Amino acid sequence: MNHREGTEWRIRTAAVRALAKHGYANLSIKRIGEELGQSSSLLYHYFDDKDDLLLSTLDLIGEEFVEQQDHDEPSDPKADLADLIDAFFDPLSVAENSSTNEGEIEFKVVLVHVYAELWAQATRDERYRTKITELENQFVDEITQSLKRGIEENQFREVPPKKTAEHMFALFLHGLHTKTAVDRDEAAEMTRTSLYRLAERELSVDLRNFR
Amino acid sequence: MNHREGTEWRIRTAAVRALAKHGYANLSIKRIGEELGQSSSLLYHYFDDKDDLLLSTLDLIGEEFVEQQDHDEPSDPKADLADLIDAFFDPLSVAENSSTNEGEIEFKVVLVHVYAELWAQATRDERYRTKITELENQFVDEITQSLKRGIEENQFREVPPKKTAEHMFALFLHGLHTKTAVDRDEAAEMTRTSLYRLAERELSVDLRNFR
Amino acid sequence: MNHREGTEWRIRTAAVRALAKHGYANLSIKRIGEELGQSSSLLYHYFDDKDDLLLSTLDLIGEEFVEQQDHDEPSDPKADLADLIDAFFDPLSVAENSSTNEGEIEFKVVLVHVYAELWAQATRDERYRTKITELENQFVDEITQSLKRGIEENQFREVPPKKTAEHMFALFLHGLHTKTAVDRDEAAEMTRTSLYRLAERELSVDLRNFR
Amino acid sequence: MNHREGTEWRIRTAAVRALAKHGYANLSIKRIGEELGQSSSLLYHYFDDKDDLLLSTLDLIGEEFVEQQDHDEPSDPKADLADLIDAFFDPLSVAENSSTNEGEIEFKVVLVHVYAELWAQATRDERYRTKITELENQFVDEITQSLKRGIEENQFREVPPKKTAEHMFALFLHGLHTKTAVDRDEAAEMTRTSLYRLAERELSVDLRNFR
DNA sequence: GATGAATGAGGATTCATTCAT
DNA sequence: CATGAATGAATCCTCATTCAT
Repeated sequence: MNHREGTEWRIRTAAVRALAKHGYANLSIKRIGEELGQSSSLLYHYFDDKDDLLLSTLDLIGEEFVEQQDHDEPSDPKADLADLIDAFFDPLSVAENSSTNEGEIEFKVVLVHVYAELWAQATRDERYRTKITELENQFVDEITQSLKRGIEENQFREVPPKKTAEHMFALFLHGLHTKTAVDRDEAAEMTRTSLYRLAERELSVDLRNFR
Repeated sequence: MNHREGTEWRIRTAAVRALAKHGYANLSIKRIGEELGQSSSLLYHYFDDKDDLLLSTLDLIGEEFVEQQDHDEPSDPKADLADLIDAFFDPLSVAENSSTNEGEIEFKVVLVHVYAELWAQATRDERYRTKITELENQFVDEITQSLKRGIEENQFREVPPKKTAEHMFALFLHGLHTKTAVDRDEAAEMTRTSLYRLAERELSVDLRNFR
Repeated sequence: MNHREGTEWRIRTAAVRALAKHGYANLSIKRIGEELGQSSSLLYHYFDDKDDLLLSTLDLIGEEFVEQQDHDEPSDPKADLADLIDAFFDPLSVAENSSTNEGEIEFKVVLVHVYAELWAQATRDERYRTKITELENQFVDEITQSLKRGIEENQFREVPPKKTAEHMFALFLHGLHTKTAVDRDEAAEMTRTSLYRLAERELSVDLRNFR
Repeated sequence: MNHREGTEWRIRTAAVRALAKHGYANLSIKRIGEELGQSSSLLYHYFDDKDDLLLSTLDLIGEEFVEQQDHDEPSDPKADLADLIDAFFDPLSVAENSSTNEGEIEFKVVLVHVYAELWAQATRDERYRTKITELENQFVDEITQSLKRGIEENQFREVPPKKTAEHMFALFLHGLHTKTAVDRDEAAEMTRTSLYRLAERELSVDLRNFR
């Protein structure tokens, strides 16, 4: 991916890290500059203003999480679902486990934090709302597709795919928020369990094997 | 309730409204003063600083939502569950319906926003985290109790009550966040549906009647 | 004049001095603070922003120059005209002469500078234009009234009063600008001469006596 | 004129346009670059700094207005005076009339604005003052010469030429400033009338015919 | 109990300018 | 010749907070 270089990209990732570190409410241009290791005025060469930069940061999430799934080759819907769950929860639990691809995974963790952070802004800022909505729709679609294929191939029980996808996404999101926001360390694991139980009951599928 | 008066209470509710209106990131002492209709320096007589005031704001939520449930008289677990769901979603949909107790309900809506707003701060501020966790535990306990009673009285199927309560709370929270943060108006309704479906499948109970 | 006290007035006069000292283009909030001898953030308690303050500064000129003329008692039109000319040029030549009322006159000098300074802003800023126009109309009216009375009392020849007043004002203004802006020290005196010559030719009046 | 080409000249004219558009107080190197359509750092190849460029801008005015008058062939003093008046006021009223030489005249209008703009700087900056003074002297001389010739040839009444020229220039300048700065559209026309009346009374000449 | 005056630190952003290419 | 990267100082303004009254 050749877009992963150049000053603009460096600024964007610095913003992501600063956002994860300080939170939206305490994020200042100066801190982004510190994270970048350069003058904070530099970023005005590449972005209109703070929000422009932060907004552009959300695109990274789409690129990293959603678009990474490629649909060229036919794949196992069960495996897809299990992968999706792992993709979501691995970065969250990486702090403790931390095995391979250090930088890579760490960056994903950070992105998840960014998502949680900017999501709160969607309440009052139209631009954030639009982008977040778009992102969530992408994600729900991803799940919906997997469910549909699984149903077609008779691997899953016949459930309303969109509704079920949204239910699953609700659990994902709650896991994310709980993990990042609240004093319950077992939260991620609990959410994963909720998802497995849901898959078992509603889809009659055991995803545990794919872990 | 005699704690619902006096300057301190007026400041607290002004803070709640200001928080709902501007969001944590854009909340300033000055704006709270404006919402209060008095000098912003007044609040330093009653609170140590901004965070002290904001933190105390979270207590209002506990008082309004959780404590309102009284357990003196034995009640129908089904009805309890249905009430809980309504209590949570009514304020969110009140903008359209708006029937009775104007001020009262409006204040609840606002409280829900405040919760969503401060919740994001829990990530980085110990004090917020503690208080939010406490609040969420209260709420999950509430649900857990209802479930336990329902199971004892053979009204619900035998499920792990704590886990199920947490699953339900996850849906609650997701509904809340989605409704306040994202461009999907049908979100609250969808979450309500998810909860009913969950009750049906897991508890073998139809809560729709109690609406 | 009891409005000549209080913090607001102190800020306004500090702005006037800073404006005279540095010019509009080089005037910063910081410099106003320095001139005031207090924190520059203080002025935001009294004015919306920099322009609000600067605009309010123009009112001082109206108060000092135009309103000082009182029309209660009947007066000699010739003397009025001579006074007007003196009022305008004295502050300009005070740097050299400087006799009485030190502070008073000095403040007038400064006000004249302010006028010249902000006048340039009228080109691009509606608000400045409105206020400057208003001020100039006031001044031209003042002259027009004197001329009318002089004509009625057969002291002046019968000339179109408004047009003549505007011609005189043009000379005033040019004198002011030349004196403040250009390297010709005799400018003010020259303009005064122009005015006397104009009065002689057009009004058939010798104002020199009244000096 | 071969100096009307090359990058240096393009930069200078861009500065002139930017100055007319934004005013000295709001003029930035960046905006000059935008007006130029090239990188703003380019101008550091041709000028020492911002002031150097702006100062050099004043030379354009001399070139355009004063030097355009050629004295090789003997000419009618009346016509000269009428031409001078037209040269000054045509660019100002061009917005409405706009007939020939579009670009040419437009550029003159802009130059007049620039003059008014930089003139204000003369108050505090020696370098501006020197250049402006020089320019004004040039202009007054121009008028003085015409008057002298007119007197010698018995076309004008015998008046002190220098003083009269300065009086006329005062009116010119006032017309310019009033037109550009204040809300009186009839200002230019009024000043023209003042000049005609002055010519009539003092020089016993009717310039109206030459229009 | 309540206010308005006052402040210093920090907010985002723009500035003129330099430099390597 | 021309540019884009980069920067530190300066811009206006808002912030939370203190204090005398």
